[in-house]
Amino acid sequence: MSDLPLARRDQIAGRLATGHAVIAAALAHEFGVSEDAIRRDLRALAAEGRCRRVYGGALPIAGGMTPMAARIGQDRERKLALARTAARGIARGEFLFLDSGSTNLALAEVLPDDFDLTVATNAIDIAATVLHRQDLQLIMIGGSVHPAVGGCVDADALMQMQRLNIDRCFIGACAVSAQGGISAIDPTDAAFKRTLLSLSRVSVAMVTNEKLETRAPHRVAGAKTISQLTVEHDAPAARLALLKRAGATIVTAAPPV
Amino acid sequence: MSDLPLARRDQIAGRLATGHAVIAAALAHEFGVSEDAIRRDLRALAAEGRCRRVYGGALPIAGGMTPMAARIGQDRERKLALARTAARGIARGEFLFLDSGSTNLALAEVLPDDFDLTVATNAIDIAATVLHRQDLQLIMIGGSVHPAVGGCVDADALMQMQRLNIDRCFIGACAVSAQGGISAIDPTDAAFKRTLLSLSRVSVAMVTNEKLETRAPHRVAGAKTISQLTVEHDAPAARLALLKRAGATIVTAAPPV
DNA sequence: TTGCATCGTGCACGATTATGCACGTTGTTA
DNA sequence: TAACAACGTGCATAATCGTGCACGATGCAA
Repeated sequence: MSDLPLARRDQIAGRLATGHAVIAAALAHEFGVSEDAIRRDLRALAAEGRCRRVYGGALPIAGGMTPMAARIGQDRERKLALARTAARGIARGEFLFLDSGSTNLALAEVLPDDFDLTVATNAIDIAATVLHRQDLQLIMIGGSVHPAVGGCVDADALMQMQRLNIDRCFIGACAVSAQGGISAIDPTDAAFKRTLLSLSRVSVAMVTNEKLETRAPHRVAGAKTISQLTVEHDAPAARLALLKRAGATIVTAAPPV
Repeated sequence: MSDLPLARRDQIAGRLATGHAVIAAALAHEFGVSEDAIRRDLRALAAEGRCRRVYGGALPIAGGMTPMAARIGQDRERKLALARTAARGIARGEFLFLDSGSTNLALAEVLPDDFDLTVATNAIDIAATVLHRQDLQLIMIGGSVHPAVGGCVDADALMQMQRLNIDRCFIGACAVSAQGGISAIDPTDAAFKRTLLSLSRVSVAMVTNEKLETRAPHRVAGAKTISQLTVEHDAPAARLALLKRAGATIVTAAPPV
């Protein structure tokens, strides 16, 4: 085993990537360094969006198997505000596709009334929300359901999606950065998003602050290929500048009520 | 298992998000902390709007995530009792198909734990319920969603279903009678059910009392072609006799607790 | 080689956080 | 109403955190 600092950090990242929580004190003892060094590692990994920093250690970003429903409650108001702004661009009669993701679920709750919209989705939760609306037509993309994604992203789903003529898609972004563009944690999910983008006339990605300038393993598309990045009202200006320089089109949301 | 404080809070949140109520004293014992710590967790979660605080524990938030709990409605206990009996026939490792219908939704809630089951369905709300179980694999049948059915019953759905090798299907019956057999209100829904039956090794239909000896416009199959009709504990004996004479196999459920 | 900037580390310090216990209060049940 | 369980709050304790600073190692240029 090498004692290079970066090797240790990668090892911790690997453990987190497999869904295990890590404890700072245990890592310090295991690697023979002080807890300070470990804390710095964890802070750096958290800054890259590769884990969630908590008191005593760190948790994997996907929480092991945290069901999507658990993520919905978090920051609900902010996500709704983001979604309300993103929904403004929708025109009457459009064919929408809502990708998986808790922010897109928020969007499903605030889609405009009586716009004669058709909504397609591969996410179970989003379908369940859209189903309750009488004024929306719903198309479900089936397939084997990926538990961490909460929707269908396999080859079956890709094939069904090919037949759709999508006006506007809302991409669920796991991470967004100027260099890495849009990226996703799961490889099949990333492949699904790539296909979705290629089938859509207009693409929109809603980005919460904690996803800004973070990266995930699997690249989906460059920042400039997305028609519109919707960001929160208090998004850090420095990070937005980076994205703008990379060619991204950015829309800032109204603050939450 | 990690004993990180926030990990515990996440686990509680996940349990609430899956629709389960939690009891403070039980959680304290389970996680090995005092009830004070649990109460603080629940208070924090309630402050985030992720649960509702009640005397003794906390209840899941009644928002959109439990769409069908309402539709199961007043007969909830009776349907659950029916479902519990129907679930008894399920063997480990089976591939199940749950057709649309509120009684099948009740079944989704009481599927046995850790049986290594695979569940396919064309109903959105059933999928949403199954999704929250980590021990079940879920396959979603996609297509255009029929609003009245709450699931996919079109040609697309039929094609996707053809590929499945179903051990046991649970047919949602709109009406059951000795003469008319199983029948459905919607014609495409009926066609879907016919195909489903032809693909399944074993077929089960749960029949609530108000459906016994009633008829709907579109015939699905004769009573004798269903492997098992599960009826309520207090089903009228006269009507059961008629069905038995028509060749039906009938199983009577235990009374609700 | 010398000089200097950079980086990772460990330590010290004050600040923050989680917890359990004690106390008085509120809600539930008989 | 009485008895009891659950509740919220204040407080003490211990663990953890973030930051500033000093030290040694490495890399680069003169």
